[in-house]
Amino acid sequence: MPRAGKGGRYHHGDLRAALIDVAIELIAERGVRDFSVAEAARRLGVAASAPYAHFTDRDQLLAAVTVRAYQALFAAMQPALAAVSDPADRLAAMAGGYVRFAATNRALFTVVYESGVDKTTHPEVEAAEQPVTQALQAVVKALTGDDELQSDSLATAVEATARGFALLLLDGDFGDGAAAIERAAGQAARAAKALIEGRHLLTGPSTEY
Amino acid sequence: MPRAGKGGRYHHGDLRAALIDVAIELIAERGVRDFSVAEAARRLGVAASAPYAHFTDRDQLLAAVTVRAYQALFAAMQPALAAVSDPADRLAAMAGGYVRFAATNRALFTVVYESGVDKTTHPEVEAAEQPVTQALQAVVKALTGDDELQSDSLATAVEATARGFALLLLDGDFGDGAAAIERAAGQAARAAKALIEGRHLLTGPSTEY
DNA sequence: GTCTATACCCGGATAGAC
DNA sequence: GTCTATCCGGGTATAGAC
Repeated sequence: MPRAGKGGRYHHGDLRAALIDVAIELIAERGVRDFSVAEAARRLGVAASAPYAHFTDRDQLLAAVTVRAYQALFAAMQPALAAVSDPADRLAAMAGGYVRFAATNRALFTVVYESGVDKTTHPEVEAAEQPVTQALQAVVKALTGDDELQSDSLATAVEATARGFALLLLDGDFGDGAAAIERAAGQAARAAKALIEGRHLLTGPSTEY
Repeated sequence: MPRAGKGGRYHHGDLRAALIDVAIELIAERGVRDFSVAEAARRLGVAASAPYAHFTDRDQLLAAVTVRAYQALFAAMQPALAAVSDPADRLAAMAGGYVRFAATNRALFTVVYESGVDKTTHPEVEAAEQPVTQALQAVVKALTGDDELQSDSLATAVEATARGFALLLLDGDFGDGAAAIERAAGQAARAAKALIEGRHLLTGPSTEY
């Protein structure tokens, strides 16, 4: 991955890919909101206009990053799924893996929820999301069988909980470092277990307050 | 709340308060990241520089909005707490109330997590957060007694879950309208119940995957 | 307290040369 | 495919008049 030219001016072999990489770097450092195409170009040592030969606008670049984010998230789930056979443990492992992913891929995690890209105008993004959604639903269905109401509510509850834990972790509520990540991931996994165990409570009528 | 002058140019009685109100409007419409002091001034019909007589910079204004957000969140919790006496129901009601708050006060909810204000440089924000945190801890403690490990893990799990449900709702995953809000709030409350019921699972050792 | 005016910086995006 | 040059718009913040 050459960054400096050998004496002269450097032309990238694959500026498109390099832009995605740098975008992820920048987003990790300053967040999606402060990410700019201009700064990405600057960091790569190319003209501010160069990126526009590969992406029509800032949104297209962010969409490309989001696609990669979903791919990476899906990939991050695989080890957990491969290592566990009990359905409840699998779902818990997914929750834990999700939290670890958020911590170790901050930029990719945040871009999913904060890129502001419209999925209808960027169908690639929706397509990339599919495998993740399907994996979750498959694991949940192994637990709840054909009870769609219950499988939906359990999937949603676990998703919500994992996302919440991930955000608390990123906010620093668990402290810093690898130990914090494991604390958060472990708690998320255990919370998932609790939700599974109490899943019959998820569909009942809720006393309204 | 006069907005248009009576023929001549209008001078506000309390531009500071008006700025906070308009900031909330703007954040609700376009999000924190696109909020600008300049636009707030424009909407109030004052000069772009006028706000700087009341807030030294954009961050100070956002901090003031965040303070109001915590106050409003705390206020929103009160009815739920007053109406219910059973500890588990109270905690579930808090989760539901939190989700309803997020939906009906989108700007205030998002500003809490996305304002980017540093609590250490803005102690007013931390002070405003206190009552909310304490209320949650008090309710949890009524359930878990003196087991600090369990009360911490339960409080965190419920907080994470409520926040996750709120975000899914704001993302449109529950649909639109009042029915969507009640679906999400109800599910969050029921998930809280499930976590309470399975709280012994929250502190155990987690099989690592 | 609010105004006008201004200096400054930055990002998005396009046109046309190489 | 990348460059240089350029236009446009917008926001932050300050100075000094009223």
